Amino acid sequence: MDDVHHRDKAPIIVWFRKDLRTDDHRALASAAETGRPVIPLYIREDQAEAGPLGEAQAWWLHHSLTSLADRIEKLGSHLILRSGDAETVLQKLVQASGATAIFWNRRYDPVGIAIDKPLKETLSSDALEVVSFSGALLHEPSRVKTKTGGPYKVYTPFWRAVEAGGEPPEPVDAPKVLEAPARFPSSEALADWGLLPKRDWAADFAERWEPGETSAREKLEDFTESTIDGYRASRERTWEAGTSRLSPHLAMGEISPARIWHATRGLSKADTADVITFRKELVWREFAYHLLFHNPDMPTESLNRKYDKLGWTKGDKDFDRWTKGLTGFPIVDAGMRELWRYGTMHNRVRMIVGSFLVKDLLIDWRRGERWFRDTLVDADPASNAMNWQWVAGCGADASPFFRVFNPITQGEKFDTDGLYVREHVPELAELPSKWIHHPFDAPAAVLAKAGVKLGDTYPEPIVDHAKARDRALAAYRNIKDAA
DNA sequence: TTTTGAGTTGTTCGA
DNA sequence: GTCGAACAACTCAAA
Repeated sequence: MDDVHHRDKAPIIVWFRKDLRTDDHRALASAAETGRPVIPLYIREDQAEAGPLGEAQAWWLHHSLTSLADRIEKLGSHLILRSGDAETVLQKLVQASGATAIFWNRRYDPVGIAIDKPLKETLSSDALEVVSFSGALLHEPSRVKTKTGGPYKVYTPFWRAVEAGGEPPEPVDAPKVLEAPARFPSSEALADWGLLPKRDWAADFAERWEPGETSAREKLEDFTESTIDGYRASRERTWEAGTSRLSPHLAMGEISPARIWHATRGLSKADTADVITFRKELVWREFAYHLLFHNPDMPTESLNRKYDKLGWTKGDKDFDRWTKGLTGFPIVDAGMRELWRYGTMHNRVRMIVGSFLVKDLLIDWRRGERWFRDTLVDADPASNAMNWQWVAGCGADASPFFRVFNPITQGEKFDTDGLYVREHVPELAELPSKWIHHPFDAPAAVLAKAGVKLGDTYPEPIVDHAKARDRALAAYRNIKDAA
């Protein structure tokens, strides 16, 4: 066997990260196309995130990797698992396998960029080809620019620019088959990684979620076929499954945004308000990465620094009650308990609990951001940071300071009959709808009949909302004057 | 350079 | 019950 021939048949390592799919995976598709053996690899990196991977998402990752390994097996190859520092792992694997190329899809969070950029330089040589591909976003972040060449800070013009910029690239199908190398390098065992929680607090996650790209594609199909009809209104109804529920799949890269985008484009109803509203949501994710790309410290620093002077309270006790869903405001508690139990929260309720933490309790948005990162299965460094900054008023295109959500009004508006509260706060289930969002105002007889003892079976409210609102407005006015 | 119009998701108050 | 205005400027993006 001569050298050239040998090189032609040398394996390609395809390094999977938060792109745990075979569909629309350019690195994998390009590797498969060469006809050379493919070694699919996942590295449990020492530090690939801003902070450790949240526990809820660790649960998801475990199942997602299981699902990906299955798919790859069916294609004729075998997913290799390794842990450690990416460079060391890759160097070793190149040596052990005789691979002459490494392919991966780019990531756009600051920690990922800080790892990948120098890595590409270090690894690339005459003997080793390192190629990166797009696919995590609809468009490369550097592609969307204002007329003066800068990044956008306001969503609407960003959306218009995305619309005017033409369609994102068509997704590429999963390879039909992967060539196996003569010998697979050794793999660690997923079970040894300890991604599943020791205590089985995630038992209920499986009721709501099925990680993996097969499930993601099914969800997309169901959604575009039926749920999307009426989406503009139904996505606001907390008691209904009116949203796509694709976010955790997107967060782990089990489905690509381009796949979703083009699925909505291909519909006969592609230009209805419902479908456009949904595509806008997809572009919000894009906008979050655009912001993060241009403001790498967005997860930890207020984009508008003057908000650091706001004098956030530490509020440890309040924070603790917020995380446990024991604030005494039913819609807030329902949301926080949904989050704990299912690793998710209805989008509308995320705003309500966020506003409550930041404005009613005056607690630093970063604490909320961290809690969400640890408990959400769809935790995403870009979206999470952007949205917390939005609600706190310090971010891009932020919520105006005087916009303080009223947890009672919001409950009545978006959980009209209290079905959402009844599901997640069962001790209030027997209350009539009239009182379910403010049991503290209910007549004693009504509470007694529903078996509710305030301060006993369900907490008294931890703040007086009207007073808390005034306090927040004063604090926000203050920094305006200070600045 | 200056100007202009606009900006995810709300609430309260008074007529 | 319903409706419009006030809430507070400020900054962004494009012309």
